[in-house]
Amino acid sequence: MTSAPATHSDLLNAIEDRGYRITSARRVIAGAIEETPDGFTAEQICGRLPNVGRATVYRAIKLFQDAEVVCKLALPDGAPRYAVDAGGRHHHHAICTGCGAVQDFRASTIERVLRAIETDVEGQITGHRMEIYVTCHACLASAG
Amino acid sequence: MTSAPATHSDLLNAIEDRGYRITSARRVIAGAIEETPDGFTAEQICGRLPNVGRATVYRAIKLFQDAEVVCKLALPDGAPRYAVDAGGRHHHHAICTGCGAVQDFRASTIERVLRAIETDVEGQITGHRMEIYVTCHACLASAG
DNA sequence: CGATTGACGATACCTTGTCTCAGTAATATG
DNA sequence: CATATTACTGAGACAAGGTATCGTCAATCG
Repeated sequence: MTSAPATHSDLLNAIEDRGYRITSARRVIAGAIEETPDGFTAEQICGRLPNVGRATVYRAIKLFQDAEVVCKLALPDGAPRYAVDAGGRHHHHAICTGCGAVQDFRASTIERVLRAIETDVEGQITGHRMEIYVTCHACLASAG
Repeated sequence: MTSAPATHSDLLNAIEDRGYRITSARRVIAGAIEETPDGFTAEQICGRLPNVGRATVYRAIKLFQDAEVVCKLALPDGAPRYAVDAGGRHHHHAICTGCGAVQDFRASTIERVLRAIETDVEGQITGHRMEIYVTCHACLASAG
């Protein structure tokens, strides 16, 4: 197989830009991630790629996180879930508790609120975490 | 020991009100929790109470959570941390990443923002999570 | 004072990750 | 292209946080 083009996915590009190697393991992991439309768990990816080591999957996901193309979020019970992050700009996520679908949204209002809160809070704000839990249209319909 | 008064702590009252028994294990766990001024971890409590089983500590903490007198939060790296929740009313937490101190605050602004966001988000909002990370005055001073 | 049922403690197990380490593949260099 | 370098890999051990099981024990009710 003489293959194949240097046409990497966004995920691969992101880590390549940061100086990491493009390997076959990373290729298939990126592929598997990109096939999940609505967020994924690490173990899902591991399960789907029995020929890739678990540690490698976790390592790759962490690279994608560092490169800000994947972002880790938490379900209401704290269970971790990952989602591909397109834009790059700071934003938050609305997660459907029914199906796990993740919806980005950038509410500038929130940033403004945070700035306002700064005066209510003792000390200096260094960061925040925010997730909104929803029941998406599809789940509303099917539960309906 | 003919003891002892029915004067329970708020934590104990909360679970008693929900029909759970007041036991000696729960008494000492509640006591240990109430001695932590600024949030605690489950393992901290376990460590401080070597005569109480780990499972029992976790079970008690979960009861307190269900009774809404203790609330579980997450540090920036996702590490779990618990804090006593006084009011009962819905509120959020500002957590000092230096010392773990937890500060409640009820920003009605945030609730208003959430209601506004409802229109931006596909589906029906069912809940949210929000944590603000700060460096508290004490940590600012000692770091400064 | 029993009887009943919830709670206990020990321990095994699960999940989500990380670390180690020997072997391997991707890149750089001659 | 051969080879040296270095990053990456996979297996598996380990860690943290938490839950399930199970035989025993003790709160509470009558």
